[in-house]
Amino acid sequence: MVKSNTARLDSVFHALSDTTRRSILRDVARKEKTVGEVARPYRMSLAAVSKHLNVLESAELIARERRGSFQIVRLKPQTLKPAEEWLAWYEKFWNRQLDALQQYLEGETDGNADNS
Amino acid sequence: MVKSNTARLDSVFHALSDTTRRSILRDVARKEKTVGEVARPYRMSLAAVSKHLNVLESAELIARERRGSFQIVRLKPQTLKPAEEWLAWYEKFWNRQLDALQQYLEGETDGNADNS
DNA sequence: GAAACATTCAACCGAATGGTTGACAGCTGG
DNA sequence: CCAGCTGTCAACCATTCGGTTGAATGTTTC
Repeated sequence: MVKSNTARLDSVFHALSDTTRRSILRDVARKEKTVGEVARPYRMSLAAVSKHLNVLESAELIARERRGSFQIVRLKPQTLKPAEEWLAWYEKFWNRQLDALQQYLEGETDGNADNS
Repeated sequence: MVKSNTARLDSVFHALSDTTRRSILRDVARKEKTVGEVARPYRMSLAAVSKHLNVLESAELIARERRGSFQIVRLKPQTLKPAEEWLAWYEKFWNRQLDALQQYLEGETDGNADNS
């Protein structure tokens, strides 16, 4: 299933909006783990973690792969790139805002440096 | 209401997980707008847009401010910074992925070498 | 092939989400 | 004051979400 960029951002940001899922990503970034290993730290059922993995997988943030009787979970970090690019676009705004604050604090109400 | 970093990331990523809301952020980044102006491009009721603004506001991504009988919507870009930092941490992983190792893991279809 | 283990599926639950409509509230101008 | 505009609130609806439990599906081992 090919997703549009928009749909992909929807699913990636949604996947990231849950603490448990962000934590799982951190865990598997460090090292590939089986589903059981991923689940162990969390105070919820294995089935619940499996659902979180479904969300992460359908956002293409992880991949599951059979290895013997286990299944290993692997990070697919490149999926995060578009999200990071989306956010990076706003960097100029928060920088600009810091500039504005700075100017305000310094009492610069008249001269505007960056025109012309 | 003071939010923990974790809760803030939850609410920011959740706010960003909807196309309409991301689009609204783009709109108000360019220029402050009234609620009505924000709503006009969208094929949904004003009340629906107002709800989206509630989500963005409680994530502290925008602020509403009364100006006469209108209400202007202003971007609060600095709220995005922690989210961008969270994502930036993964940059090393997607860079690393350009390495042969990951190519190998993605591309291999035959024998698995390490189970002697 | 049956036991034992790893993981998923299915059904269910309560709460939240994204939308609607209609009533209400705040401000401006005659 | 009230007419008209701007925006929100409240109630409602269908769908999704995050969790549970118990049954089912691999997979390995004996």
